[in-house]
Amino acid sequence: MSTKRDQIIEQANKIFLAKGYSGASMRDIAAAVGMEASSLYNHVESKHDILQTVCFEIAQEYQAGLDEILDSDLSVKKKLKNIIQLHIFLAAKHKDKMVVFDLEWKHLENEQLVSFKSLRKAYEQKLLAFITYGIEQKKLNPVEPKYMLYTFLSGLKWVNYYFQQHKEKDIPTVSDSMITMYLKGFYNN
Amino acid sequence: MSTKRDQIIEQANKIFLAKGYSGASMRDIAAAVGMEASSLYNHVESKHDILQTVCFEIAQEYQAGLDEILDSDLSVKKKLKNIIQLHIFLAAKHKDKMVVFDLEWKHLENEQLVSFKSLRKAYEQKLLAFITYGIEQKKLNPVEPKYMLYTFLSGLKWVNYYFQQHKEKDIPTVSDSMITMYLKGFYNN
DNA sequence: GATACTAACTAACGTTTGTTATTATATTTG
DNA sequence: CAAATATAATAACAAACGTTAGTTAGTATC
Repeated sequence: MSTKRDQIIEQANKIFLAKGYSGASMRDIAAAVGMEASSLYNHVESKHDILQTVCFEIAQEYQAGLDEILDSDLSVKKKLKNIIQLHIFLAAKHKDKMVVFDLEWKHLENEQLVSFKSLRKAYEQKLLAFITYGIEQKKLNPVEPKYMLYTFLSGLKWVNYYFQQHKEKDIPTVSDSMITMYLKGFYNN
Repeated sequence: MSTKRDQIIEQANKIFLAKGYSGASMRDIAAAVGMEASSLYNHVESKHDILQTVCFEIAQEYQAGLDEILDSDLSVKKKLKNIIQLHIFLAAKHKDKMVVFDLEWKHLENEQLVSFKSLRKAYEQKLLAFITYGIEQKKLNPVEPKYMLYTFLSGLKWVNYYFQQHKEKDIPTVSDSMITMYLKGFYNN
């Protein structure tokens, strides 16, 4: 059973998604939930409160997922596969929330913005260390590690949008394709 | 020499970038240019006018660039390389504009929104046909063409952000790395 | 030197914004 | 059943929004 607060956050995300954080009004959100704007404040502290709840919930799940993979003693190849699958799994699980997490975090303010950025930075740093190690061990191709990090994360982002419209049954197909592309590239050498 | 209109559009883009389209006010833009909000209307029809100018300018350059490559009689491999370089070149050329183009187009309205979406769709369709052909010819690895399309385009997007902070001299290094990653993958098989 | 044009200003418009205070109505608890 | 709590609605707030109107100063044209 989902609380009213959950429903509000869910509807808010759909509207943030369509109109952007600033373009979405509390009245829009209230209408989607079926109440007046002022009544939202019985369940939610502020508009920022909604955004912040989503951003940090997702960030935390990413962190936990990555840590579990990197702390294991699997091979570089298997870790890479698991990280790809983590991103796809979270995209399918959170749908709309992922896009808000991805695009609207910049509307966080003050300590929350600082805190969010540093979580993000930490995530990238861990992944960068993994990539750098992989290259040193000659398991990964020798390109500038930062570029590989960015291309990797960037290339995975479309799944956040994909699972808004597609069912979870696509997860294995998407996973397999992504793993093939990342491991072997696009070109048939 | 850049006209006042160009200056307004340039500053507006920086603010769209930082605050999003809805979060950016005409007063913000005016302040960045050094005038009052109402004076902007001597050079610009509306806030939407600014957004639309950017979105369609960039869309047109993408289209022209892609057509030239696909209409040539180069090999699949060489075409792929050229498309990668096209995206990197445009990212370095347009900096802030690219991000607005990427994220804020959804705030276009009516016919402009419809028109923009169909340009975007056409671009993806051309690229999809190219990929499908490449797979048929066994030049590209056999994965679902749509997934390859999305991963390809998505993976290139980070360069839009990268060249906001980095100089154009990085273009060759970034290009080489991207080509290696797309052609050979990340893993050192 | 009068005329027209450009581009800036101040002031204001009607709306919409996030949010609060107050009040009414359910729902839960003692 | 009564008291207390949670949740809704109405009304209103000051601030900010995109945009228009009216005006003024500077520049170019004849």
